[in-house]
Parts: sequence; structure tokens; C-alpha cells
Amino acid sequence: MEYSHKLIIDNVCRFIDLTELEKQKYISLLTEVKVKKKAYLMQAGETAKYEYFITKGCLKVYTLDVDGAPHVSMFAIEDYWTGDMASFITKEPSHYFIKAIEDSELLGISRVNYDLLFQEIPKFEKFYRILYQRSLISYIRRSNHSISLTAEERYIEFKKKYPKIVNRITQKDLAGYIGITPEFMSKIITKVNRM
Amino acid sequence: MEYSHKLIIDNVCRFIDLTELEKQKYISLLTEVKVKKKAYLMQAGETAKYEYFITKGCLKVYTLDVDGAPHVSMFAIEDYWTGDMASFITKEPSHYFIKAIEDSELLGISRVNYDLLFQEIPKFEKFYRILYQRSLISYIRRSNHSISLTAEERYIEFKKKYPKIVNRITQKDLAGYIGITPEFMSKIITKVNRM
DNA sequence: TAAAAGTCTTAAACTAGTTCATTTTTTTTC
DNA sequence: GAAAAAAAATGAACTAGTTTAAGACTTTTA
Repeated sequence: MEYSHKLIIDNVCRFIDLTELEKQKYISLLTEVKVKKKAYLMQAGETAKYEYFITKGCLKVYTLDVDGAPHVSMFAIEDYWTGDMASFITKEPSHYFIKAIEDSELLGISRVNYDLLFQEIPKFEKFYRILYQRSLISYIRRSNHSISLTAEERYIEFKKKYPKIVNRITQKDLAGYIGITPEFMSKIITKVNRM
Repeated sequence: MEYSHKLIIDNVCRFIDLTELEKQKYISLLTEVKVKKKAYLMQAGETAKYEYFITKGCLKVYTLDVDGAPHVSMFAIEDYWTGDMASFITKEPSHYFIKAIEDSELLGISRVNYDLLFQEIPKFEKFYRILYQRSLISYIRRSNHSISLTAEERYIEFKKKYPKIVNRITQKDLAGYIGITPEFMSKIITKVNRM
């Protein structure tokens, strides 16, 4: 089996068991996508046609506010799921951009195949139930942090939680994730490194 | 059928179909809970024993930060689900308080019955898959707002999105939800009403 | 490998929101 | 229905983070 297929099957089989046949069926519903550094996987205004699993690389998911300032909602690396679920589900235009920070490879599932998947292998209801449950828990945790921690504390948390990601992104993008300006991010990093 | 049971069955049947037998089975797994105004349904330090569906009343879910300031994560009224999912799932102690703002009535499902439910009526995997998916979409939307809108804009959004809730809660609790002090909330309300 | 483009740093002036303190108004309780 | 408790309003002094601007450093591209 291809490495990328092994990766996604392992990811799914953390929560549900699949027979060989089901694995094959699942893989047949996926589309391979490659995206070069700096290229967009998706842009605001489009409807999200796929949900993605990253097998290689690093991408950022961000939106632009009324003043044109970028807000990064997540960085996605190998073994992560990404996309704009709101747009994927509602079929309304997305507010997000997904841009490759490194040359990246992904497996996408289209909306048609996503719906088909539940009919063909109902066990996937359980997989997504658990996946969404865990996403919710980590979203709730993050939004608590953004309410109750200072920017400096959020930066320290980020480094602790995502040590693998910190070195693959720019300070500017990190500022967009933490929710502050690049200038203030620079001050914080200088200060924290001095400590 | 009791009114509260009708309400929860209607809620569930928005996403999945149930036979009469399944409805009865489901209801048999629920526990009725009443909580008086100002009483706690749950307190930080306890593990969340139940997830709740509100059939009557109004409650607030909040946490206290390191400085002891309350941050309200949601207001829950009739036809809403509430609880601390992170604690309910991981069985770790909760950081949340759930306090009744009005005399309230709820239907709770225990962790044992929640697990049992998926075995007995696997269709509930789909129900929770969709429920969590929708929660995620609204959480993502809210955390975008808390990043990119000013406190005044968040207040205006809240009034528009939850007109039924606004009149049932204090300004102080609303400040705890919006993420500002009660003093600044008061200033905003004065200003917005003048406009 | 040079120039262009983007990123990072630093600093001063500024603003959204906080803190603290006091008074008024509303709600709760006995 | 009076007293106590809680919530709301107001204002002045304060702070975390923004804005603007300019120079230094890095990365990308031709």
C-alpha cells in the first residue's frame, strides 16, 4: 500500500476497525492533490469542494477581516485534517484561504463521496462523530485561551503544544494565529527568549 | 407522551428517524433533572456526569480565570444541549460551572448510557456526528468573531443572533460572554441604544 | 549573484478596553 | 413593604496591544 494511503488508514483506524475491503473502498473515494509552496488549495469566495487529510507538507488556513488583516485559524501538517467545514457542509461560499507554506500532498474527499461514504460504510458515522468531538474539545480549549490568556501566554502555550509547527512557519503567520500584530509578536518573542 | 420527551424526540428526529420502540428505548436512558434558580447543575472540580438537554429554563456555563473573573461560554435555553463535553468524554475534572439563571428542567444522559446508546441504536452515531458538526461550525464562527470584531460589534451580533436570550440574562453575565468587563458593557449598551 | 520582495526589529504616539472607586437603580429576601 | 444584596451607571487613571514609520536582515527570483 502507498505510504499516503497507509497514513490515512492508520488515522481512521485509531477510532474504527475496517476490513481490507472497506479500506480499499474508502481509498477509492479519495482524490490525491498536490500543491506547491505559496499556491492556494482554496480561496475565499469559492465553495469548499473537499475536506483534506495532509500526507506531506504544511499549510495555513486563514481569513481576512474587514481591514484586510489576516487571521490564521489553523496550521495543518502531516496527519492533520483541514478544510472549511462550514462551507463544505452548507455549500455556501467560504471566507477562508488555504495556502501551502511548503510543497504539500493531500488526500481530499469530495462532498458527493463524503455523503456516499456514510451509505457504503456506516461505521464512518462513528469515525466522524469522534473526530468532530475531539475537534470541538480542542476548539473550546483554544477559544478559552484566547479569552483568558495574554498574547504572551498564548505564544508560550503554542510553542508547548505544537513544537513541530513552530519552526516551520514565519513569525508573521504565527502573529496571525495568536491574534496580534507582527510587531507585537516580535516584541513578545524577544522578551520570552530573554527570560 | 410527556411534553419534555416530545421536545427531545423532536430535536433528535430533525437529524435521524426513530421507530416508536427506539424512541421508548432512548427515553428510558435519560434522567430528569430539575434545578432551582441560582443553584448549580455542576461545579468546577467535579467530573461531568451528564450531558443535558434543556426542556425549560435558562442556564449559564462559565469558567473562572486565574484572576477569578468569570468567562461565560454559553447560555442554554429550551431546546439547547449543554454540559462540559471535554470532561464528560475524558472523565477529567471540569473547569466549568453550570448555574441556573431561571428555575430549569433538563434531561440528562449519563456517560454509561451515552456509550450504551451507540450500541443499542447505532443511528445515534449519525445524530451526534451531525450535532457535533453543527456545534463546530458555530464555535468556529464565534471564535472568528471574538478575534475580528470589536466588543461593540460582538454585542450587536449577539442581540441579532440570540434575541430570545438577551432579555433573560443580566448585563454582567453578557459582559462575561462578550469577553469584557461589566463597566465597559454598560458603556457599550448606553452608546448602542443612543444610536 | 544582484536586485527585488518579503520578514523582522525597534521605538514613539495612540486607542480599546481595564481598574478602581462611588453613586444610583433594581431585585431579592424576610 | 422595608432592608439587604446585587446590578448598573459614571468617570478618572491606567495598560495591553495597535499604528506608523524606518532601517536591517533574509529569502526568492531572474
